[in-house]
Amino acid sequence: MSGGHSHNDSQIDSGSRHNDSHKHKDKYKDKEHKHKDHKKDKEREKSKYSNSEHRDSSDKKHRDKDKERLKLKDGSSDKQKDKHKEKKKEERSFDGKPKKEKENGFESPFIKSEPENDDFYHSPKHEKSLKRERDDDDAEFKPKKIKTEESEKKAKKRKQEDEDIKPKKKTKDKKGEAATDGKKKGKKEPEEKWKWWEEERYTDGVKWKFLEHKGPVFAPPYEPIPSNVKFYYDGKHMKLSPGAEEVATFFAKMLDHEYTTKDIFRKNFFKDWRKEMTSEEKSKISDLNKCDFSEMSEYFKAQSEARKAMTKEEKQKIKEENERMLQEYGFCVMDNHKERIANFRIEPPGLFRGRGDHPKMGMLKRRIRPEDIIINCSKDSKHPKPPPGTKWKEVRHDNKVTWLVSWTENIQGSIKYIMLNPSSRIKGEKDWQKYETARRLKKCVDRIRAQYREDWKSKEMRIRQRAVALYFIDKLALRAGNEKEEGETADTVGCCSLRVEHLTLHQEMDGQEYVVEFDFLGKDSIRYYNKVPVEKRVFKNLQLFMEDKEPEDDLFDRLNTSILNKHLQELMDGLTAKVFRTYNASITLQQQLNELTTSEDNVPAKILSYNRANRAVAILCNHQRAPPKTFEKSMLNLQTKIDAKKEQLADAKRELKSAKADAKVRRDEKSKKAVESKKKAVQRIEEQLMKLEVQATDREENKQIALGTSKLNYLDPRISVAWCKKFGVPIEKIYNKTQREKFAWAIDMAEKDYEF
DNA sequence: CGAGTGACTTAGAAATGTTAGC
DNA sequence: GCTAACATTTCTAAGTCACTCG
Repeated sequence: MSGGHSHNDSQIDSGSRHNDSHKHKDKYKDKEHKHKDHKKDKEREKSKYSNSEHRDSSDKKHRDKDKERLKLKDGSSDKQKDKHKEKKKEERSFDGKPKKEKENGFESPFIKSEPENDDFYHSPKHEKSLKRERDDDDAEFKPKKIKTEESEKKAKKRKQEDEDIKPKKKTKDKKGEAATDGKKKGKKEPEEKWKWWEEERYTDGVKWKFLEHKGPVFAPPYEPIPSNVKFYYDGKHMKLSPGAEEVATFFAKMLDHEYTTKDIFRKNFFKDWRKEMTSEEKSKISDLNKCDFSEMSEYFKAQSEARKAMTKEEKQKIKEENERMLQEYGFCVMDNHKERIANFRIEPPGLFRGRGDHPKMGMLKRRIRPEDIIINCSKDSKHPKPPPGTKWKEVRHDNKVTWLVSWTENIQGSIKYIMLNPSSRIKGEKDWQKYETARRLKKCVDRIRAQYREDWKSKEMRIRQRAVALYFIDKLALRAGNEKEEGETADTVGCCSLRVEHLTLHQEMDGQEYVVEFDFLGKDSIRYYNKVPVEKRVFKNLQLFMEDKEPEDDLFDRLNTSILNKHLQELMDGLTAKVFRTYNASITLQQQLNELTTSEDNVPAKILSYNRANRAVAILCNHQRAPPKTFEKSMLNLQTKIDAKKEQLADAKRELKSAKADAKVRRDEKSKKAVESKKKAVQRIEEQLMKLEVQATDREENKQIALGTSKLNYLDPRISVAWCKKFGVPIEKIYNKTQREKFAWAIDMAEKDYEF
């Protein structure tokens, strides 16, 4: 990031943030009805405010949309094409490989056009076809094949691998590696690991040429509860039909959860439950409050206790069974490589748990059957078999998508997928590409910032709004903020969907001018609360945007994510709102690491620095967590340990002193040695104490902040890898096993001088 | 355009596994 | 060995964004 645009410190000062979403939600509760007609509001606003002039123009209320539309047309767009081309060549990855940012846009299915590839998997002779092109310039739909000695070798290597398709050293790893973690072991990758990042990529929207898998694992069938576990209605025992009973158990299992006390949850549950009842049950059971699930609840608690109390052997058996399932269903073959599947189990039926004030919480999530399932695989693969006596909904062979299995979920009607693990080629490439796009933004961010600052002065309202929104997205790392269907989901917003009620303007606050106070619920109903000093021009614009609006009106009434992203696309190929989050997160990490790391520090201190840098990012991105339930207690425990250690240190020092005195008097070898060993002891204890104190600081600072999300999704792993190499910190201290698998590409390729 | 949808990434909570300290 | 604390994994909801269709 260059001058003039640094993230304000208050961002990094957690003091101004709260994770107090409860209160907050209440605050908005009564307003819910108000913005029901959101879309209409927007329309109304538009015609009301469609002026592109300043607020003092007297006739602003009557400027109309059509005028604006005209402007829109003659105004900006379509240099797009040239820019597009211009930029395409611009970026090559640091390893010298040509790079592509866009994968889609080519229609014809690849497989058909290259019949020689059809038997690709079965006859690994066709090594050529393995190569994938990384450069998409002018990509005719047939990718070029660059043949080099290097890739020839690789192809051979691949061939070997195929012969013995084994998951990459799975089980042994678990114990072996986990146990030695943090000790020696180090970055040594097992020999057979496939380095997909050294190969060419598909460039024409084709995601794979061969895909074979075993299909999903279905949820286990419902097991009726024993007949001595009773359900009571209005105090009287009632034997439920299996269907009704199953749904009842879903509720019983959640009885201890706050959800079941919420009105909407209960209402939705009861409505859906009744649908599963026999007509007889339906006529009897008319009030949820008269239902007594407590025996069921107790039964399940007992069950889980029993599970905990199982013997080692029993547990081992279960573990083995899980492992067997994993081996059978947890992997697929994609283009000659065995790859791990992320979620091969179908989501079991249950009660929908939305986040925040979700209008659909408590609804029944129905059981998924084979008839609901679409299978995606290669034509020439061994198709997965549906369970006996059932059929798949469909089997298709679409190699333009990455999923293996899909079904439509009944709560929102959206599609769910089974896809590959983050360590897979297909996910890894995409991830890598994401960071490359962010790095390209780094190169032109100054230009873009200059532009939006200029646009704050535009005479067109829509441009000003766009520019202010972009400023927020850049400075505060806000999400884009798509509009959502009213009443279908919790009321949450992002940048473009902010409403007037989410901002408070303060001409002056705490000695700072032009402060904007944000208070809204974002993704997952996590509260975003922040007070930000902004530039005068932004402030004035906000006043203008808010003028004559109701609290529930849209702040940016002439803007949405589609308009914004179209604009961004013109500024840089592949640029969208979320790229700013990635860019700002990664650049912040890099800066913070530079600032905070001291080469003389020991490893724990360096790790603290790393965590602090990571934390700065998490704060920027507003990644919060509920403070762990045991937080206070564990903090107290730690303090006790520290005190004890201090005590111990004092003792050791006393002993050292007396040993010294002793040595002075006796002047013999033995007492000298004693002094030495006491000295060592003191040192050791001091080190231990420091370690504990560092730990305490780290934990305290982390109370409500979740580091995982940014580490996994926003921080270019090569920054962390380079940092580890540069400062001699073992990579295992930063990334656990799963993370190392996901970031294998970065660990392999980043050197200590890597710069984001 | 604008609504709807499909595919994919990002997200925090809950479940489960591991470890350290008694 | 037991258990509480902590770390990791799993789960699936909730976003983003491109595309299609009328």
